[in-house]
Amino acid sequence: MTTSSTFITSEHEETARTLKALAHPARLAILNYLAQRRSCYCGDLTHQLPLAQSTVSQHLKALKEAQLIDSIIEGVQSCYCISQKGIELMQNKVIPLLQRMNTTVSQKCC
Amino acid sequence: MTTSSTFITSEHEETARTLKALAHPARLAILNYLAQRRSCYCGDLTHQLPLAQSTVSQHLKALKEAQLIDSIIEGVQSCYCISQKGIELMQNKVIPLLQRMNTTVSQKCC
DNA sequence: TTTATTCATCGTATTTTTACGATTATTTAA
DNA sequence: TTAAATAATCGTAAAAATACGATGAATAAA
Repeated sequence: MTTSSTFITSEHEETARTLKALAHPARLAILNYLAQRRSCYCGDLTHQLPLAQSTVSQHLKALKEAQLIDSIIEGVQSCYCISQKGIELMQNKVIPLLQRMNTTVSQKCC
Repeated sequence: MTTSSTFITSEHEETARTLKALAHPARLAILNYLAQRRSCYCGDLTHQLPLAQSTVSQHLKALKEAQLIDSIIEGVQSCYCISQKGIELMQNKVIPLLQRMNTTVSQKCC
């Protein structure tokens, strides 16, 4: 684990945590699905994904811990959706940081 | 490893690979540093980061394999910079995918 | 030629991630 | 009350990521 320094800022630490939650094909697919239809049940995802139910549940937990999604229990099911906090994280933290790297510099060494 | 399906697309796979390369505080700090000063040597980074030289080299390798940076050898040193391909990946793949998740939906389950 | 510098690579230990089946808890249906 | 359905959690195995020191290769300096 890397402790933050003046070089590695807490912003880097926080954004890396969010990016880590995003950095898996299944979790991207889940978020993409949620973005298209507002909400869905865990079972819907298990049906779609080539993964066991417990694995899907684990991925949902990772997304939730990263504050990217919310959930509520509806009877025997769990309903998931993209969180407001998640949208804010993307818009205000992740995307701006990525944008800042795209310095269209003409003078490079390579 | 997850094989791509109709639900998990190759776009998800590819973007997840790029995000994985980004998802580490040290690598974000390196990219940030490169974005600010166009290029630098491995030794500069080793001097700044609270990590061993071999570890820094390993992180640079990860960024290079993800096509986010380029490098050339200058005498006894290695000069690194953000790659054009990296900028394109960010602008055309990663950021658009993240943007698409930010569907400001009013009707959610939670 | 010898020595020093710089960086990549190797080997390795530790931790984290990923995936699964089995089990448990909760709610609904019979 | 009993059974079925849904999803979380547990235990665990396998793979990947992270970090380090040691070593090696290449270049520059003495």
